[in-house]
Amino acid sequence: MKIKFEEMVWDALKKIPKGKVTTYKEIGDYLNTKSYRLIGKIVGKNPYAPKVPCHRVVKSDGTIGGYTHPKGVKRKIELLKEEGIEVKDNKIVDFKDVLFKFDKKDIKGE
DNA sequence: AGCGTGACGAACT
DNA sequence: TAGTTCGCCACGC
Repeated sequence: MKIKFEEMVWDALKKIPKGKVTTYKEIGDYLNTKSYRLIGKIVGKNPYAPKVPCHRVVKSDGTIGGYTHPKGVKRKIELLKEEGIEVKDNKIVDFKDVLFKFDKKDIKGE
């Protein structure tokens, strides 16, 4: 059974613990792919919206990045602040401190 | 079956 | 620091 790329992305997002964030790059590395934009697109589709914390995914610079809904970015920041992550000017203050990295060993669907 | 487009980024110059 | 270029998977036509 081969798992679709999207399934792995959503699965990876669900692995992110509360109060932590990850980057598209980390996910791309986790899935061994370079298609960072694909991840954004897939996360944007987000059929598992409440199950997949897409707001915990940020750019490698620590910036919130874009969002399917322009005003959705604002909500993203609010949600992150609720998680205990401080965000300023669309950027995570203690970004590296709250950055969560995946373990390759965690991959089981391959 | 083949071609073309989409997307919440990243890396390079 | 800013601007430009690349790339990947999935899906529509």
